[in-house]
Amino acid sequence: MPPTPSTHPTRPTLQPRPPRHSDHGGTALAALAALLADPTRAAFCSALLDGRAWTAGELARHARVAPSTASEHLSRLIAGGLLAEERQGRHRYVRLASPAVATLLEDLTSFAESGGSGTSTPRSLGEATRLSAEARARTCYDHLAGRLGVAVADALLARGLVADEAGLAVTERGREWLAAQAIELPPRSGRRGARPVVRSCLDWTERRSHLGGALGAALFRTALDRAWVERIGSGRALRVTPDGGRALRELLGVEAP
Amino acid sequence: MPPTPSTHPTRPTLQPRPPRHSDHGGTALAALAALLADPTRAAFCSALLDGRAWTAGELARHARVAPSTASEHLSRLIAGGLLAEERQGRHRYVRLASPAVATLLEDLTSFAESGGSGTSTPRSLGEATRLSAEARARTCYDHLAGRLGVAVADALLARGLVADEAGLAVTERGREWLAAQAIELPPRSGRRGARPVVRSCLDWTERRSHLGGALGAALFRTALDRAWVERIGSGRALRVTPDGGRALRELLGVEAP
DNA sequence: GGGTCGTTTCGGCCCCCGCCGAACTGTGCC
DNA sequence: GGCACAGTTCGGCGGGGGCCGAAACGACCC
Repeated sequence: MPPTPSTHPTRPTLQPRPPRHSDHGGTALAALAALLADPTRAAFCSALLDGRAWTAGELARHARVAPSTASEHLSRLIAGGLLAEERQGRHRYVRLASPAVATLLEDLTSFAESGGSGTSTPRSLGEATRLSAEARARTCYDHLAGRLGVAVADALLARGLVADEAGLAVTERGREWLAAQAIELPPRSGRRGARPVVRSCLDWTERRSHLGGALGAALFRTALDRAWVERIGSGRALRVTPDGGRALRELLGVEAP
Repeated sequence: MPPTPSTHPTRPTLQPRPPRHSDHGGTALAALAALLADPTRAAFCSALLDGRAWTAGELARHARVAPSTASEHLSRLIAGGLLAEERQGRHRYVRLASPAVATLLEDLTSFAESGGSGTSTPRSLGEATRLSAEARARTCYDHLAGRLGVAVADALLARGLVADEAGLAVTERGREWLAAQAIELPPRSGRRGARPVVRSCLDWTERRSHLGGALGAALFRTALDRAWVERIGSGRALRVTPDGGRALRELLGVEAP
C-alpha cells in the first residue's frame, strides 16, 4: 500500500467530508482501545480484574460517578465484548467476559504502570494503605500476585516443580507434587492456542513475574478452598490465614509476606 | 475500598470541579489506551508493526492526514513510550519502542479483530487484494505470520523440533536442527521475564497460533538474509521466492502458500 | 398498595481533542 | 545564495463524548 502523495484540494469548509480512512489498518484496534481510554471505564475494568462479578451500582460508587453514567459505560463495554452481564432481579451483575480479556488487561496495565515513564506516587493515606495491602498479596483475575505471588512462583522454580527451559513448563516432579497435594489441573487439550498451563505474568508492584495460566488458577482456587488465603474487603487484596502460613511454609518453604 | 454513597450537592455550574477520581485504579491504563484510541494513531502503530522504521511523512500519507497532524500524533506516541524516534538529517524516523510494544499491539489487534463482534468485510478492491496478500504471508513485527507463519509453526511441531508439553519449548532435536541450518538463537539469559524463546502468537487471519519470541525472530531474520522471502510494497505482506520455496520444501516439508 | 432501591433513558451542557492551513525552522541540493 | 522539501508550531474550528439531574421503570419488601 504505497503512500500516495497528499493532494488536498481546498474544499468548502462546511461540506460533509468524505470518509477519511479507507482503513489502512487500525480502526478495530482504535475502537477497542477507545473502550479502555476513558478513566471511568478503565476503573471498572480494573476493579473487575479481581475476577468477581460486581453490580452496576457498586462500580458506580467505586468510580465515583452517577449511576446513570455507569449504566451507559457498562452497556458500551458489554457491546464491545469486554464484559459479560447477568441480570438477577433488579441487579445487573457484570464480570470480565473471559480469561482472554483479563490477560489483555493485565498486559496493558503492566505496561502502563512500568513501561510508561516515571512511577507515580499514591495521593492519599487511604490509597497508600490499600496499595500496601495489595502489594503484599492480591488476586490477578484468577491467580495470585503481589509479593506472595512472586514468592510462590520463585519457590516452585527453586524446587524444580516448574522449569524455565526455553519456556515455562510443569516438570514431572511438579506433576507428582500437584497430585500429592490433590491439586487438579484441567485436562490438557491438545489444541494449540488453548489456555497455556503456565503463563508468566509480569507484576506491576514487584516488576517480577508470577504464575498465571491454568496452574496459577488451580493454585489460587485451592488456596481459597482450603482457606489458606481470604479476601480483604471488596478489593483485590488478600490475607494469608494462619493455616495458610503453615501450608506455605511446609509445602514450599515460603514465609507469608 | 468500600464504595461510599454518592452525595452530590448541586454546585454552581461554572465552578471548577474538584478532581473526580482519587484514582481507584485504571488511570494509567486509560492513558495508555487513549494513545491507541485514535484511528490515526492506531493506523500508525499498525503500520509500524512491520518492524521497520517509517518517516513522519510516510506515515502521514499512509494514514491520509496532514503532516502537521501526524507530527503531533507522533510526539504523543513517543512521549507515551510506545514509539522511539531517530532523527536523521531532516527526517524523523520512528519505530515501535520495543518488542514488548509489538506484543501488546499484536494481542490487542488479535482480540479486536476476532473477539469483537462480527467479522468485518473489506470495503474496496484494493483493500481486498492487500488483505489477501497479507493473509498468505506477512510479518508480525519481527516474525512470520499469515498462512505461511502457521504452516511453519505446524511443521516445526510435527517434526518434533518444537514441543508443546505444558508450554512451548525448543526440543533437543530442534536445537540440533537449528545448529545444522546455522540459525542462531540469542544466548538464553537466565532472568525470568526476559524475552521467551518461543511464544505462541494468535493470528487474526488464520485464528491459529504461529511462532513469535526469539525463535520466530531468528527464523524470519534468516529467511530474509537468505532471500527466502521478500517484502511486497511498503506494507507487511511478503512473497516467498523460488529459493525460499525450495528451502521450505526440503527443510520442513512445507509448500509455500 | 405504597415506599425504597437499583437501573435505565433522555436532554443538555461543556470540555477535550483531532483536524487543517499558514507560517516558520532547519536540512540538503544546485 | 536560492530553492525544495521534511517537519514543527500555532490558532481556530467543529464534533464527539462524558457528565449530570430528572424522570420513568421494575423488582423487592413491608
